[in-house]
Amino acid sequence: MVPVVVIVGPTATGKTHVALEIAGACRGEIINSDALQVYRGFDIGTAKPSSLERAGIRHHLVDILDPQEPYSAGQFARLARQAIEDIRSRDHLPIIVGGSGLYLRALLQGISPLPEIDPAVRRQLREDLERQGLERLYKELQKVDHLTAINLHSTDSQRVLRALEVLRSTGKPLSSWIREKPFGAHEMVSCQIGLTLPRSILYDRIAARVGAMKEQGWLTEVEQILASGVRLSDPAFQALGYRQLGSHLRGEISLDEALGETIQATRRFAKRQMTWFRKEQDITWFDALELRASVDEIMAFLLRQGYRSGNV
RNA sequence: AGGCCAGUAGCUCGAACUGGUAGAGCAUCGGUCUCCAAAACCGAGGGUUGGGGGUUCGAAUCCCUCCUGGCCUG
Repeated sequence: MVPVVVIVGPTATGKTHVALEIAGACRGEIINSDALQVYRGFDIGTAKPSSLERAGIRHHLVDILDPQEPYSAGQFARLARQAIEDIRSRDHLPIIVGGSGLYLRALLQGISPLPEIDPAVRRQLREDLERQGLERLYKELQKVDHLTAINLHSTDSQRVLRALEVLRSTGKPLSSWIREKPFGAHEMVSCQIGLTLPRSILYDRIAARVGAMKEQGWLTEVEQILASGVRLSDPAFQALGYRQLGSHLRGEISLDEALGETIQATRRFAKRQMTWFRKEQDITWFDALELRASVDEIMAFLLRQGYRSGNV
């Protein structure tokens, strides 16, 4: 049994800070379970821990991809398992930190062992979507993978495309892949810590943080990214705010508009995260209003769970 | 001071001509989630139509009056 600590919660609650504290106190190493902090160059807007903060503590799955490279829950799960073993071999404590519920579920509960999708298939499907429309693709799905289709909304472009790409790429419908035993879901025991804030305070904090990102030179960062040839359609540009700032740099919207939209999008994101984590059973929640006090509480809690410094 | 225009959901706006009992987007809230998830979706609540009075079977709509904002004239 491999014990790991997991820190979850909506964005802007202080997960990074808490993780660093715990890592410092318990000889921990941090595994990032966030979908966008993996991209090099996307630093300020993804709230990546600074190099100073990362100095004494080993970080995994940060800055591992170029902005053009795709990333996925399955890939995360594989890489995170490797990282956990690596950390264990040094007798350190793995601390998984991030706000993506699906990624964590893939790691902790496993996910069906689907092969990688051929990028050409994915490209073709996008074309089909543009040329034929979603309705047509959904009808196709009803024919070839009825089981998946009935569980999907015909308007859910992302999942309709996913189901079709799996079938076209593997020759087997998604629904039968899902019947396969998930990999992972294994010899891991996790202590899951959730950070939470009252909604209105969380929203204030999001606005303040976006403001702070601007002060830290976010706009320059985006400028450099674009100058280096990264395109707005590349995967890393899914990170909140980058498209908005890019749009401002092209003169389409004002800076205030770009930041306002970013704050709004971040709120929506935080709300979705809360919806996801709320129903997860194994999370122990801590109020993140006073982070210092929260850290003390969390530390005491971990001790009671049998986690101690240098002995996990 | 006089004239004109406007006031409808938290915000931006619809509801024609010819009165028929107020809708949409965004926001907010709730939810879904097997690999692009910082994504992609689904649903819900919310209005004494600026106040008051009148006409009418019936008023956001017509009339009177008051309030507020804007523009024009002096």
